[in-house]
Amino acid sequence: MTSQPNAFDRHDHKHCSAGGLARAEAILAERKLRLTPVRRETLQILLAEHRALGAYDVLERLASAGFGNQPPVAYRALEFLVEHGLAHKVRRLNAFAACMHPETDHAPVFLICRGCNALAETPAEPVRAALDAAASAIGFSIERTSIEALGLCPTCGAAA
Amino acid sequence: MTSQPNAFDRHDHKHCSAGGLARAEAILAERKLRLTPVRRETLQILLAEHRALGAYDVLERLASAGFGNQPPVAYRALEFLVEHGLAHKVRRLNAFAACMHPETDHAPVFLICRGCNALAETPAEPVRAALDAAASAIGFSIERTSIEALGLCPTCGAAA
DNA sequence: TATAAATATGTTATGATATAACATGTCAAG
DNA sequence: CTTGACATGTTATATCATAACATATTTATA
Repeated sequence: MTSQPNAFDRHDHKHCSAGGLARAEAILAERKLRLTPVRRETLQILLAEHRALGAYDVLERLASAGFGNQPPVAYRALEFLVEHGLAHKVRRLNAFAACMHPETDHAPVFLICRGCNALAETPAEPVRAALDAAASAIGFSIERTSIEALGLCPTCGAAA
Repeated sequence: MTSQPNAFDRHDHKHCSAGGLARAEAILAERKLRLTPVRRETLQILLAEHRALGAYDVLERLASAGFGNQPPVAYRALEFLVEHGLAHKVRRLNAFAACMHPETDHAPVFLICRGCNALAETPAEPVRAALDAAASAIGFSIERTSIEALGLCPTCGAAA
């Protein structure tokens, strides 16, 4: 397993943000899909934090940026990003987060810190393998997964 | 791994239901907690189906059974059952299901059939182990998990 | 380049899920 | 038989999400 930086490490967050946007553009261009202004702004809003934002938080920021201020504006942009793997819905939080590995990460595992609300996306393969094994043992075919853990990140754990 | 019956097998459902209630009584008695009439009724409502029910569905049934018909009636009973491991919240569905292995199953894995809405609880240990490994690799300590997969059960998969 | 089809955005209205706050009732220990 | 803890009921409201339709923009192509 490679040691990638994660949300709980100290790191230069501009890289996440700028890199994320560049990768999104590349991915969508290849699929001939459009990163329109609302969608781009929505992605930037999510990339700006290592945590999940509720749809109405996103909406507020979109409205401030001059876009519409009715719920479907946010939900549609978020749905588009999720559908194309650029963002994820965090079900435990009813909230959304930018995908940190959009090229590879189609079945994310989330670690949610209840201390600071930071959110890390962690390698999914071993977890997915175990889940696939359990499913196929009873003949169930998996299409989508949500795997989330709530707990304490290193910093908040040390503080407690 | 033992081969237990699961929600996708044909089986005598009375066993799930009666057994579940008996186990709940034993567990709560040991912890000196009270399975009051609303709580008992709520658990029976959930045990009566191998699928998740929304809080408002539960509420409707509770009201029919003579209990209050305001949301907190259902939410409080459900919260109690979840807190003590007798039921789980299925986050993908915003719904609740009786726990099928209340003595052992503190970190369930759910397989949700999108064809028939059946819900199976499957052994969590290997998945949990993989998740714990990923978490401890970055110093995160897990307190609660939700692990859910959406797909097709054997029957619905064959039909498709 | 004119135009039609597809896609995207905006708005209104409403539906679905969940909880805060407080009043009343029940139980079980001293 | 009273007191304190717990449980239930009710009102009101907060939070999350989508249906349906009008308008505008983009893209493909005649």
